[in-house]
Amino acid sequence: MKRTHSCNDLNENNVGQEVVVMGWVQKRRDHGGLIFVDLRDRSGIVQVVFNPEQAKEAFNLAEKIRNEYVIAVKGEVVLRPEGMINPNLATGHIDLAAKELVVLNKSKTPPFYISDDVDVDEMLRLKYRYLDLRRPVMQKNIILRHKTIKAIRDFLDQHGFLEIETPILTKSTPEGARDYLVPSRVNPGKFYALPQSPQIFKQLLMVAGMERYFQIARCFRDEDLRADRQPEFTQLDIEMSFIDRDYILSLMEEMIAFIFKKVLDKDVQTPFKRLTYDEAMNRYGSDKPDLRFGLELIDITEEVRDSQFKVFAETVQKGGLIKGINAKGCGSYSRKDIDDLTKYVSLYGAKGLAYFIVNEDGVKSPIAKFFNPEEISRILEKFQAQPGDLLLFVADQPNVANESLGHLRLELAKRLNLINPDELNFLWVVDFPLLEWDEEEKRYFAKHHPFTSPNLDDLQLMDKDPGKIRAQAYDMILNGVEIGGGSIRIFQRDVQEKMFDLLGLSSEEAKEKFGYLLEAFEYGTPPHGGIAFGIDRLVMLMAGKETIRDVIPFPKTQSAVDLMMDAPSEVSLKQLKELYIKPVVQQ
RNA sequence: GGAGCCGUAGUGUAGCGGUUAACAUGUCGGCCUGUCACGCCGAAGAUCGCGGGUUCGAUUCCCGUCGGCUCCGCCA
Repeated sequence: MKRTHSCNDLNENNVGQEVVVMGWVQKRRDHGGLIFVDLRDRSGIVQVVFNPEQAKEAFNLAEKIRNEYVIAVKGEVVLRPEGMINPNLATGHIDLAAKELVVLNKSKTPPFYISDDVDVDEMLRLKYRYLDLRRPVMQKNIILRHKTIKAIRDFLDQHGFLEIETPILTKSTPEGARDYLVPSRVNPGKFYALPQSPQIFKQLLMVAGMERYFQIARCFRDEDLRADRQPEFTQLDIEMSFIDRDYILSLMEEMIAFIFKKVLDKDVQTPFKRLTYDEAMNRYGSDKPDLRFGLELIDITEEVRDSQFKVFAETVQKGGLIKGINAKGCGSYSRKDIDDLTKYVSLYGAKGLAYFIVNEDGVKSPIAKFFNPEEISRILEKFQAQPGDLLLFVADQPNVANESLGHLRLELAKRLNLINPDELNFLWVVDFPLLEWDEEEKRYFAKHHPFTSPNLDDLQLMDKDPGKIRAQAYDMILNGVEIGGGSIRIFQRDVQEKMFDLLGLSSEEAKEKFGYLLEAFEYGTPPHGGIAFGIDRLVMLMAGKETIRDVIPFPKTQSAVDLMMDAPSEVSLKQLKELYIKPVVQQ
């Protein structure tokens, strides 16, 4: 038997035709004298009818089949009798009247139902991932991922980009995430590193005159996992020569709009809003703010600078900020509600959460007595507070005040149901700082990466106040999720050396780790820049999912384990010996 | 490294210091010619994650441990 149609292909137009379909038994309904089988393939479901009067042999066989058996059915497409149409099925107007049945393979009863509406433990889904992936939702996610990548390839091809592969076995470099290391058998004691991103390769491709490059690149980072972080993940990696920041931003907006139109038939408005890093932090307490709702952070540092409330006044004196959020209409929150929120901000380092409950004749608050009427009225005015509102304050060093309130802002939006799940809110965050001071190591780290070009206007700060230098870096944010980030790169040896110097890399180290790059910069390197998108996150958002595991066919658990294969696993002593590796593990 | 939540028939849940450990669904057998969450009758199916403690008695309380999830730290 040869397959002639997919299940979902069949409709009224095929009535009278003899067809062959193949797939899995979704459901068998045995009426004794008549058997219905819902046959499922990738395309969908069609109902097969086995009637002993028309095909005795097929009917007898059909009595033996069970869920998830793989079968082939030859039969005639017939219209369903009057009143027997199933409106929930795309093929609900027709039946396939079976003439012949072949059982291609049997199946054990699966550990869970192959259906969208079963709520199974994810552990079990991951152990039997090949069954989980049979579920239509999962197939939809994988198809969505395919279509997204296809749209990307089409768009970039049309715009003169070359898809180029770069090595997976590469060199460990300082800075950044922990590397996955691969021992070299041929070079005892030496290790490759799996790429955290193809960053340097793509820059060298620019030196090589490729001008426009992209890659759907697997990247590896040995860090702890989250709902949106896997040890290996996929980036859309892009680099271009002879362009400036605004060119890239607008081309990437165009690409995103193209993808959403092609894949989801959704219109994305361009250009995207832009916020500077400072503005994002000050107004939203995040460098990836979700702008689908308001609840902006309000700064009342000046208003309370001289107040009698010691916690505020002292924080101001120590260079901190007093900021807050107006939780509109939450004046009825109980002590317990506020305690919960206090606990919540403490996760992010805030030492407390002060509050005003605003009512008709002023404010109710344990700290109200420390403020005179003018101070209170200035605060209320600043928050545009109305009776029934709840004002929540954090007093702390700027980063703690901003970030804790930034998280509180998200939490309140969830509680108040302020987020429209259908909205697509894109924005660019630009003008990131080039460097970040690390108190523990007492040195600067690159906020983006060491190859990011400083803003040319800030070059004179390199010696005076490096922390103030802005970078030509940018992140694309969708609904509060960072989906992409990039920068204009350094392309001159002296600037790059200066950057390494700021990062505390001696010139010997710089030479040992990045000598090839510095040397390459001396052979006519074009100005260039690029960006990388997190494909998993992008597809997750497009699919409306909350974890990238749902758009990755074979993901790992939070402890970086593949439950299906049981990887990682032990290896033989012989293998280790060949690699010149001696286990130093416990036991 | 840390915090929180979860773990009971195949699956999803309920339960409680002493139960025959319950319900739904699935599975198996029987009946059934228009179902599509088919229906009806019957049966089987549990190391209550694992180890220890408290107790006359622990699935239940306590401690530890393992596994899963969410988060902090970490993620240029």
